[in-house]
Amino acid sequence: MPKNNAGHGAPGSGKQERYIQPCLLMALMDGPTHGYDLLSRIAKYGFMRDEPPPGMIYRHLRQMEEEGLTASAWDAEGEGPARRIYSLTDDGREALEFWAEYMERLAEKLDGFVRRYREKTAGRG
Amino acid sequence: MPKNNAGHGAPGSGKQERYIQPCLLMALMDGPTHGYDLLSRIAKYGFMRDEPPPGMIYRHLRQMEEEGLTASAWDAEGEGPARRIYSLTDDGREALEFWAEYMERLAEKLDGFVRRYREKTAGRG
DNA sequence: TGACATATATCCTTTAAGTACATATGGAGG
DNA sequence: CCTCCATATGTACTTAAAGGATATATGTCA
Repeated sequence: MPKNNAGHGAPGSGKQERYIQPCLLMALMDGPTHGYDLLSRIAKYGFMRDEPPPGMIYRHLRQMEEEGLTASAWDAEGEGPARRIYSLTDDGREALEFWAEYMERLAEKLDGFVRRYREKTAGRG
Repeated sequence: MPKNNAGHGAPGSGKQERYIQPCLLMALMDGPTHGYDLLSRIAKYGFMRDEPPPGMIYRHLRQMEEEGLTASAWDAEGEGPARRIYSLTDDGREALEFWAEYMERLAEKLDGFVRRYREKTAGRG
C-alpha cells in the first residue's frame, strides 16, 4: 500500500479543493445572512468533510466584498453580538455563473480522465 | 461585468487545478519515457491550457520518486543529452487508482453543485 | 461572576503552484 | 572551430490560497 498518496494535490494531503467562494455565493442566493450562518449553509454542498474554521469564511467574505461580489451591513438588532449581514451583488451573481461554467467544464475533464483510466485498466487488477 | 473574478480559486486567477500528478501517472501507464516526452503526453488530458513549464514536471517527478510512485534510470543511448527514463511502480499504479476515485467523487460534487445552481436560476437571467 | 455560545476578525504558517534561471549535450551553419 | 539553437534536466525564488491559532466582543444562564 502506498502511504496514502502523501504529497501533492488532493488525495490525503492537507490542501483540499473546497470551493469556498462559489459555495458562499451559492448560499447567498438563498437570501442575505450573516457569516456564521453561511458556515452551516455551505456544508450541504459536500465539498468539505467538516465545517471550515470560521476565520476562513470571513477572510473570503472580506475579499469578496473588496471584489464587489458581496455587500454587507451591520445588524445590531436581536440578541448576542452584532452581526454583519452579507448579500449578493449583481457582480456576485455573475461570478457565480462564471464559477458554474468553470465547474461544469472541470467536471467534464475529470470524468473524461476517469473514463480513460477505466478503459485502460478494464479487465485487469 | 465583474473583473473576471480576480482573486481566489479557479476562474481567472493564477493557481489552477492542473492535476499534474495524476496526469503524469496516467501518461506513464502508456509505458516508461523521459520527462520532456511526458510534457507533451499529459497535454491531451485537457487540464492545462498550454504545456506546463518543464521545471514543474521535474519537480513533480522527483517528488513522486521520493514517494515511491515512480522509478527512474539514466539512458545515455541515442543523441542529445542523456535522458532519465521514468516508469510506474506498483505504488504508483495504486496512487493513480486513488486519484481516479477521488476525481470521480469530485466530479459528482461539482455536477451536483452545478445542477443545484441551474435549478435555482431556471427561468430567469 | 464566570463559564459558555454566538459572532466577527486578524495573524502566522504551510503547501503547492508560478516563474525564472542554470546546466549540459549534440547538431547545424557561418 | 565556434556560436547559436533545440533538446533535456534540474535548482531556486516568489506568490497564492488554504490551514490553523488566537483575539475580541456580547448576551444568556447557572
